[in-house]
Amino acid sequence: MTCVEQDKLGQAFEDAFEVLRQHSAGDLQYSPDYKNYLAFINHCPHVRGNSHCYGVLPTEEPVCNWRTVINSTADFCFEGNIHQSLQNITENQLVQPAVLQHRAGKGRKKLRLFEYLHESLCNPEMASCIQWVDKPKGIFQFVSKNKEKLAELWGKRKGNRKTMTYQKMARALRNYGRTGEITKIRRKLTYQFSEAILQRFSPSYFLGKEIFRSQYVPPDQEYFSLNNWNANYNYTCTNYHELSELSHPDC
DNA sequence: TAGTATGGGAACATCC
DNA sequence: AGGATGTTCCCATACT
Repeated sequence: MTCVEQDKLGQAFEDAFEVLRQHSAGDLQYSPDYKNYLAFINHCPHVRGNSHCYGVLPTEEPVCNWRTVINSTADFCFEGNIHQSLQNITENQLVQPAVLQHRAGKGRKKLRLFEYLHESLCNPEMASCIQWVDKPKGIFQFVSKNKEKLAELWGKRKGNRKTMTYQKMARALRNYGRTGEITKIRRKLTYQFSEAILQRFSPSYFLGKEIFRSQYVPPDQEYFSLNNWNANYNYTCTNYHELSELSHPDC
């Protein structure tokens, strides 16, 4: 590999990790670029296994030594234009996150309320129903005017027989108090995720495992991935708009 | 005082 | 069958 090729490949790695970093920081929506870059990273066993790169996503600064990475990545098919080659990666070549395979299977677990709430908090479309008060601390608050809509969506999502109400949803939230997953704080309609839950939802937690899952994720382990988030996000948006148009045109 | 928010007991449902 | 995780109903209390 020539120096020019190394520089190009190095730039490609920089670009790939920049996209993944932006995703981990929540700056980008899930996109084909993200999938392609994920495939790109996954396509490089030396990169995946490089301990220098394991912490790249959650950190603010690039920590990879590209020369080191490139020198150990001679088996990667370099065609001159790495971005173009990325576009040629087909869907079935992408490494599907274990969570999707797991969830799609018979043994998948049900979506839990706290997952739904966190998902809604990450969804700008739901900002009229639920909002962060102090995101780093995991403190969030329901919007009084639209909290019932969020509850309705939750009930619809779960396929409940009856309409979910905020009161019933809050009852479920109070049960979280026993396990400590979510606690009520002394402020109107305000709750707080536990540290453990926040850690579970942190991008570094699932993104790291998504990329390096072959080495770090047991096949039966449940976690929340961007793919899953995106699927849920789309589902939520669809139902949210549907519900809004049908019964709550003001939301 | 009324409306809203909070809290919990208890029976029940569903899934794994 | 049994545990986990809600769901549903109901009532009491506190707050605005």
